[in-house]
Amino acid sequence: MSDSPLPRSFTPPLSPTTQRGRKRHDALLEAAQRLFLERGFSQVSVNDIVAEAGGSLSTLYRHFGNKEGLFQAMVEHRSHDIYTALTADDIDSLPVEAALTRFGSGLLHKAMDDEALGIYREVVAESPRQPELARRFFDAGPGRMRQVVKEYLDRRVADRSLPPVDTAALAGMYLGMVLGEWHLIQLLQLEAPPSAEAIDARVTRCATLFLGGLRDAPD
Amino acid sequence: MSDSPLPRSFTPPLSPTTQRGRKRHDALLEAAQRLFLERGFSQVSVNDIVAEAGGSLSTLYRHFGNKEGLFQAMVEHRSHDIYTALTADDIDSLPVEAALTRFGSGLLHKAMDDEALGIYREVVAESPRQPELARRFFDAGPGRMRQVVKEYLDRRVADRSLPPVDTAALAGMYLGMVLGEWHLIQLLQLEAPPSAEAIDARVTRCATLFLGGLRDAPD
DNA sequence: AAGAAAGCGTAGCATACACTACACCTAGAA
DNA sequence: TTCTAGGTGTAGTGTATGCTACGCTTTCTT
Repeated sequence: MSDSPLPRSFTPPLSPTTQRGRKRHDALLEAAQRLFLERGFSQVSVNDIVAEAGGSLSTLYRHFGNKEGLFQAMVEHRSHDIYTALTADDIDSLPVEAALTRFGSGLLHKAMDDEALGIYREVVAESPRQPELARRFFDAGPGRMRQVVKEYLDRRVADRSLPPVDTAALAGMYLGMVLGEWHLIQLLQLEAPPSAEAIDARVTRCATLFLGGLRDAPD
Repeated sequence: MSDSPLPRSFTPPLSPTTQRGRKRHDALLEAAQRLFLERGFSQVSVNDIVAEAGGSLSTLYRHFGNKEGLFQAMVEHRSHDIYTALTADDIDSLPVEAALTRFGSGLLHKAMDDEALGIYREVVAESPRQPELARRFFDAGPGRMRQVVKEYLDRRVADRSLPPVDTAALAGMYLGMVLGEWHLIQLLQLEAPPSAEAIDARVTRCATLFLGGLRDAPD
């Protein structure tokens, strides 16, 4: 029942100030990424990571607090890049079908990428234990993608290129259609990834199908 | 460097013969299911499972060989049930739109189900380490669903209800569209599951959209 | 009733692993 | 040059855990 006598000035995840520090920080993140995505969170020990990155265990704990902290930092670090560059400035000047094709192609290429697949697997697996992580991953990745498409559709509705529709729902449906079973097949590593041509062919067909359906049934 | 002197007559996963044996076998499977899906494979110890199921550690190892064996047995056991009852005898007598709606609704209800989500999470997470498991899950579950829809579309093409199309690809696209982002949102537990009405509404819209698109662009 | 096959239960081994302690080294600012 | 915050390296601790050993009990067959 003793009090907590100055709890050691709480040293939480610390961003490094010095040059060498930054270097180690990055090296640790990079090693964590490689190993976590290769073997999975619970199959990698902190010692493995230090062995891979160089540096010392103490530094790892000073920077990231604990193993989960490192994992989270890694996921955030990557999520930022991974789903970026999906927005394009000239997207509004394209015909609708071309715009949809571009969205779909960007998504599908990302979704077939080894690194993105690894993160997806890990986040899905850990999400029940780390809901914060799940939310951040979704918002930075798939959720953002859907939002971008939704807002695109909103503008097309506004300028009468499309009939008034439930853009949020339709954006999700379109992206889901593009992914289809391909995403799961890659997640489970059941087949070799499709070629760029196969991807483009699929996306083109999806865009056509989708727009065809939209014209008929405005809702 | 000694030889292996009769390697103990290899006692691999053993199916129980006696009544009591069967009971324990089932109890172990059920406990494994509950715990694995609740906490994840690596978060559950074999002792936990025995504590939950009753019986003894020895029995578990006699029946399933090791922890992974139990996990695999559990996944197979469940995969069989989970995606069953998707085929219906009268499906060919329905209008195409109604048939698609039924497929979609069945899928979406399953995909929103806690147990199915748990298995999906675990299989995705473990697939890099257990490719056999991944294949079996896919074939028994999502892959079978796609196959059923494909064959349905094949029959509609044959009887000219639909134009000649790439039925395999389209089946995957349709199911993907139905799932859309909803599946991921449930996997990550970001929102409460949708109501039955919401599911039906979404599926109806998907079926309409899909068929509309098909009529326009036969390909 | 007898005997074997299967189940029970505990105790323990071997190991892996997250995390800490601590003493020493280095870089870079004053 | 000196001072110090931050980095290094190693050794260790506590614990969790997969799996085995082994002796006893129950069940089922013949």
